[in-house]
Amino acid sequence: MSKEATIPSARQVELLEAAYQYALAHGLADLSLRPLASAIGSSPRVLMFLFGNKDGLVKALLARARTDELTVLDHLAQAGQPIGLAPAVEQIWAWLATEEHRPLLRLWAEAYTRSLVEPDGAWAGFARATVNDWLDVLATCQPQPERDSEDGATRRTLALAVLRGALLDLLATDDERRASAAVHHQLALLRVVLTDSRRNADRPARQP
Amino acid sequence: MSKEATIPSARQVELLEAAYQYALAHGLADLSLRPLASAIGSSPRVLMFLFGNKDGLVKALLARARTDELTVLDHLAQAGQPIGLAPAVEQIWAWLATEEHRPLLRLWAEAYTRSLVEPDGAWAGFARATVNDWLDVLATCQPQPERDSEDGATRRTLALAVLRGALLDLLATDDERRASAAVHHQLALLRVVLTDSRRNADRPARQP
DNA sequence: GCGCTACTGAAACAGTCGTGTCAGTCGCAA
DNA sequence: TTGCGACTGACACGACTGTTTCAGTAGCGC
Repeated sequence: MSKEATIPSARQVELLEAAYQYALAHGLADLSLRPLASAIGSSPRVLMFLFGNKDGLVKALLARARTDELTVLDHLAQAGQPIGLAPAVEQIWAWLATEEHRPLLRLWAEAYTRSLVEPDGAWAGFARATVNDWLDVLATCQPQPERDSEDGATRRTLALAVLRGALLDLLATDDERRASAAVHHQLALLRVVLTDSRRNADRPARQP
Repeated sequence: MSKEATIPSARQVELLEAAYQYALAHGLADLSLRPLASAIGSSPRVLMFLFGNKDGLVKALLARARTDELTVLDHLAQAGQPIGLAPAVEQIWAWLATEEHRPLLRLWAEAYTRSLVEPDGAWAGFARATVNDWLDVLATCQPQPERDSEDGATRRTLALAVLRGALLDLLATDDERRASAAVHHQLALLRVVLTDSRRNADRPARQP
């Protein structure tokens, strides 16, 4: 019987929640047990007892952040409804750009790059996991047959890239006007080629 | 006279270069003096003497990485030549996607997000600085009057977002095919709206 | 020779880290 | 009341951290 398979006790989820709030405020990079424990009214001894070791605690925190992110994504994109990629991007961006979500997104970015540099240990696979999480959600927003086509995969990869690139910019510069303008510029681009392809469907392209 | 204003000695640049190679391989997050020093054939004592303290060393390493990045960008985009945003993106992406540049880009990503979480200390302002670096280079690739227009700023912000979003994806999944396809899909998008706007210039749009 | 600057080795400082040990204190079921 | 499982406090261990102290050594202008 592995220790991770045991269901979390009430005290465990309580302390995890407190530790999560602390991590949102202070980051994960130089997280250490004693300051964390004293901040959330606990002790290193108790954290060790409940999470096994520090790695277990960090893993639990990352898992906590990931579920946060996933529930939000599922909600936003109205998962299962093929509303199309562009509306999904618009909704997701509106959520990303909200100021009160910055701590979570900073934490996410930190865990992401950390897992790139240090592929072993508690962070292992976090980056790859979130890429797949987001791509999956975006996929459910695409109508068939686009969803299963290779072109569809390229489209949602691009959509994800725009979202994350703009997010990185936003986190660094706090210039929401410019970042949002870029995202909406992309949405306008997509709209143009859509109407263009419809027009071309009505009338064959001019011969040069 | 501040210590940072002194020109670096020969020994200093030699050790900085060695430490830079070490950081590329091991990351900056849990860099510590003793392992680094022994790996590059030096001692903590000497590093302290040459760089003042650990913060000074890290700052020097970040500055070193930044100049690396900037010289590359200047080279690639043929700085000063208004070749247009799309060709610039294409060239920059070709460089980013090259496998041997991954260590540098991982280091860059690490420093970027770290400076978001911990805005003081050695990392201060690194993220904001690189955003501006890249935006400036992209700006010099834009022809006038696009460059100075607000729309131009939006366009290069979007270009940067696509590049960095795709880069994050690439670093996490190592799926160069998909990431490159996304970037080229965007370039195709831009090409379509260009020809579209040219066609519309010839012939007024249909009335609905 | 002297003095000066640049650099270096060995050892120790005080502090923090994750972790382990030993002893307890609760609440609750039998 | 007893017993048991969940949880906790106090403290110490060894390893590691950045940094400092003291004592040098090599090269070079004079």
